Amino acid sequence: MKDETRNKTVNQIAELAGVSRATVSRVLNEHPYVSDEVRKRVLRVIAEHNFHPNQAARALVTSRSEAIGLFVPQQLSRLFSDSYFPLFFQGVVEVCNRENYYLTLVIESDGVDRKQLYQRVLKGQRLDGIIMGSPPIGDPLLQMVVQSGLPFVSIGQHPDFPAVNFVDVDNAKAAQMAVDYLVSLGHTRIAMVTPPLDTRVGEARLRGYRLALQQHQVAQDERLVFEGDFSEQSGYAAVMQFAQHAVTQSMPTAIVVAGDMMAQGAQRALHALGLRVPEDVSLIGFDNLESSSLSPFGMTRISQPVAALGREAAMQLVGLLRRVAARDSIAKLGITFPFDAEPEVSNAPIQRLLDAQLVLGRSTAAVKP
Amino acid sequence: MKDETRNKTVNQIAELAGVSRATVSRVLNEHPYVSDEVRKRVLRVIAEHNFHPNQAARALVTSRSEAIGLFVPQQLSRLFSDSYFPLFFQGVVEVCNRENYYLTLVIESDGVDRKQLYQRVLKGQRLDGIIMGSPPIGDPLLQMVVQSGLPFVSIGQHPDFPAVNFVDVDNAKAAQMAVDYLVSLGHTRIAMVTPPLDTRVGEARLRGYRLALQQHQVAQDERLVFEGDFSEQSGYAAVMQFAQHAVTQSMPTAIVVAGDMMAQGAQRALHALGLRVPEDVSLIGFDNLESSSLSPFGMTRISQPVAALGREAAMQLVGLLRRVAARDSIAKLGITFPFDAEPEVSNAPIQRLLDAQLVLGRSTAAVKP
DNA sequence: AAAATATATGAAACCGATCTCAGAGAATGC
DNA sequence: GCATTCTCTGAGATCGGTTTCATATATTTT
Repeated sequence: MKDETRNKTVNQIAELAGVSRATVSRVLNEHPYVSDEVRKRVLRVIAEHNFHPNQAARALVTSRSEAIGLFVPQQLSRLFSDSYFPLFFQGVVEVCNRENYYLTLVIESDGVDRKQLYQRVLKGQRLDGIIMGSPPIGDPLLQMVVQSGLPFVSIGQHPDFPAVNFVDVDNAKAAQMAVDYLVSLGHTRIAMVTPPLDTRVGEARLRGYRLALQQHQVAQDERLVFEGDFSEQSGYAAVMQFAQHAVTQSMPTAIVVAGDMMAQGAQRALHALGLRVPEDVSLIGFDNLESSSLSPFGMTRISQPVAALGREAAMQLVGLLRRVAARDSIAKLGITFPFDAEPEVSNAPIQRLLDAQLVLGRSTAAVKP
Repeated sequence: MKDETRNKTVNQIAELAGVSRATVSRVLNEHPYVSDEVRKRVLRVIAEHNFHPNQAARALVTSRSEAIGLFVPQQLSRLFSDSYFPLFFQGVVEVCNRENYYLTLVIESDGVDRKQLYQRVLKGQRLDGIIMGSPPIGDPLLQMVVQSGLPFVSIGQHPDFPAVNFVDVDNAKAAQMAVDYLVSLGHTRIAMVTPPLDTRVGEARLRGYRLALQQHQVAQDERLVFEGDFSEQSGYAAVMQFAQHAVTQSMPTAIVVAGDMMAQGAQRALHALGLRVPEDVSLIGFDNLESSSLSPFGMTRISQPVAALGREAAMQLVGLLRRVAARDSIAKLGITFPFDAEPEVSNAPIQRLLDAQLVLGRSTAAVKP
């Protein structure tokens, strides 16, 4: 009767297989110099006892934890209303599972000293690398992470750190696509409801909107830009404000709403005002659903590849970690290469922009003549 | 010039402070027998060098990792549409941060062997305990976790494991409250759109619905129960099906929709059918927002304390871990207590049900005479 | 056939903490 | 005033792996 609950150690496995613990370790790490016969015997014993090596012991000696940290520095309010994070997590998790990495979630919460929280995590040597969910512009967190020396990939570029590794959705281009399409339908009074403008996503989408208008030589009207906060309410408020301005000026014929909850709020407001979509006002929302799936409200929308973003971030980080590990083990061998044959460890930062997609729905129409 | 990037070890700190590493360890672990003067000196050196002990080394010797695992066994489809998990995570994270636990996220994903995934995590000795997001009924995962011997708290009770620790929202009661309220408004043809019935939440809400009808002696009609899947589409489909049946039978005057996305779908369908809410049909949704906040659609709803659920689960688990740790260290001392003075380690399972709340909105009205 | 190299294994050092044990000095008891 | 207890500290064992080094055997080269 085996004690199934208590974990065996390499020593015990070694004894059971009649080899030394060094050999068991070699088998575990797929070291080449192990005879086939011994390898099989050891693997059998390992399987029989469902042995899994103690991660702490392994981490101690290798100084690698096989874990990556996922930092979510936002004010948490964004977490619930939006499907962004669940989808993003899913993408990251997919890669972690496939590549056998553990995923440690680090989210701020009220009442804890964020600096202390991050210091503990950064310096505990428990994480090999970090994925940073978009920190607000100017957030000192990025500085901390850079200083920690841990490899990391950020979501979104940071103006103050041009050389930082990042992946992002091309938000400017996404907003631009929305405007392009509306212009192609004949719209010229195009309003925009933006995310908070102290976030990169807010800044980028507004920039794309402005750029597109400029390219099409459409006059810009500051009263048609409303800074939202991702909430349904702020979408509602935006439309109401446009309507108020419309007393002196005409109502926009199209609105780009850069957030799914906000788009719902906008729709509700238009409905409340007795305006029909798309007959009176065209509406383009943003969401995180697969571009193949239908929008629940049949809305024309910009579909952001959020799961792909998570996957990409994780894949880039894992690649980076592998390269770092390889470099370290080469360095340890003390190899000096002849000529300049030294394998180039590229220091070029990883910087990838993923394209969003325009998905047509029933909320847009050509402007009335 | 200090090397700020590389971490110091206890040995180095000890040397710098002019003490042994044992003393440094004592300071770190707040062991009582350290003189004030030495403690201060050591703390100063620690602070000066921003020293954080290596977690792997610590874990190795204490066989405690200070990390808990959050298992999310659902088919991932539920993750994006619903605000459930983000809110739940938030609750868990809050407690983890406060209690200095790391949080490791374990989510299944396509293409990985789930059994292998969980075995690796369960036996890697990297987690002190586990919070299990509701596994479907009959999922072998629960069995695996039980066998692993790790302390854990499940979300939701499991019929096959009556002695398992769990916390949950009282889903039956929640559905019952919704029906009670509708009955009090005079409704007798009350339909229900349920979550998938192979989940505990689906089963419980349906049970509550039935129980309430029975208590009020309202005749039940199976055609008024529709099994949804949490999606907006399934809420739409549900109403359409009720409408179809209504050719031979009358339309329900009230619908309880046990999911927020489904409730939106139902609302859209009613709108499409030209039925007004609440004049023609009353609607009660379920959501995860704070009971104090307004529903974005002004809907009468059952507000589930999901963040509180996460907090409660984490707090119970942390409490459990502390008790286990205390028991272990007492056992190691080999203390035998006189009489029956031995501190009782209660083996009663932790089982907590949190109450949902009914939040009144504009989607319910008294039945038309 | 001897030398050189490749393959296969074990003994022992090592990673960086905690914790036991023993001992020294201070405080308390009788 | 001496025994006893309490307070404080350091030496060294220990956790469970990986990795270096030495050694033995098998294979290839010359």
